[in-house]
Amino acid sequence: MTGRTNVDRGREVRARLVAAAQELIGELGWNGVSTRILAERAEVRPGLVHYHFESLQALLRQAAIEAMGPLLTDAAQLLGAADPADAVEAMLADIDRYTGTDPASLLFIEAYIAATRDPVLREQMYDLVAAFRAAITAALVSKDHPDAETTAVLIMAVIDGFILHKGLDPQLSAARLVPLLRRLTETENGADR
Amino acid sequence: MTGRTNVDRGREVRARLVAAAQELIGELGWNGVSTRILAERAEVRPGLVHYHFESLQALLRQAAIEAMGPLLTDAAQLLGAADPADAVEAMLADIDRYTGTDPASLLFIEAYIAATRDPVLREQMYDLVAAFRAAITAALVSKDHPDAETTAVLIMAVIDGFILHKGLDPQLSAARLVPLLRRLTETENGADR
DNA sequence: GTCTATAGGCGGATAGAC
DNA sequence: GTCTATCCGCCTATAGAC
Repeated sequence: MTGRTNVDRGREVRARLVAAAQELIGELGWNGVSTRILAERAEVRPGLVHYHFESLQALLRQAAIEAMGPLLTDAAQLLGAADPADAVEAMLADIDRYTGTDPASLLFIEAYIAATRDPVLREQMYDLVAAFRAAITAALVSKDHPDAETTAVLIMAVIDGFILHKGLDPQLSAARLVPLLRRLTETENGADR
Repeated sequence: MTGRTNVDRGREVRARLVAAAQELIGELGWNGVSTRILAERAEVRPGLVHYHFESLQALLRQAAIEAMGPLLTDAAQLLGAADPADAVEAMLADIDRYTGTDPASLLFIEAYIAATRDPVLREQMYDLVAAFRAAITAALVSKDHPDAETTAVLIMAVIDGFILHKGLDPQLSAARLVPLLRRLTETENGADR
């Protein structure tokens, strides 16, 4: 009935630009993404970036948050459902499906660095990361882990640091780390102490 | 006796440019460093970048490698001298002296990402990182650690990943991680197994 | 609300002076 | 060997058309 409205076109342009940004941040780096390259990838005219978004920064911010949010939320749900140690193993297996040089992995790293220089992004990312850390911590607490929050901090550092190193050495396997992390996540059930 | 030669001036210009690059990579990001900004910080004329270095990339590469090399070599020596677990603790204490948003910390992260897009830098950094990993591995092997290399990989991921996270949350303390890493680095001397 | 044309500044690299 | 003036392309942002 109602055909393609003016507003619909605007909505699609925004969506295309956000999708293009999510690809390009990883491919070219946060500072390597320009309005022109963005527009070319999204197949829209260059000027549209500044009509639909307050600034290039604002578009990049939104693209990064919208890319990371769902991934972290999904992983947090996995932590609620499965045993924490198994969930960590699943996340590490997931990392091995990436090369460390792919746009998805690099988007995360780029966003961490960009947050360092953009207070607005920093706050938004902080919320995302804090929620994920809380999910890991809660999962460990439910298994009576004696040092849940610190272990959560370590797990997250391992994951992101490993992605960083994998970019340099694609042969690295995250699966190797599973036994070590299991020692830290599993509650001692009948060993020393 | 011999005064200030032409060659000396060239040498100093190169040194100033490298030092400026080491500051600016962390401050502005790898792609945020321009020949003009570099020249201004080094107090030389813009064109000199392209006389003394093959390209802007080449200068950034050299600056990054020359900054990281000595730091990693020093840390590796520490690993040879002290007990591995104590050396790891010392390195974590060192991290807490930085905020995660300082140029020195960010230089490392920026270099990792840049290596992803620059094969020459990737190879040079790979050598640096592989040597450091070998030093950790050797230190653990000398203490009869059963899983030295994988533990080395994990330690390095924790360190770099933690720096990444600290940029987002400067209140994070690396010292908290010491007990957990000690469990992984110390050889089981009389517990389970 | 949607979009385009253009301004005005900054970029890396080089040809050629000293 | 050391350095500078300059080319020309790319950049973000905006004024104004539809």
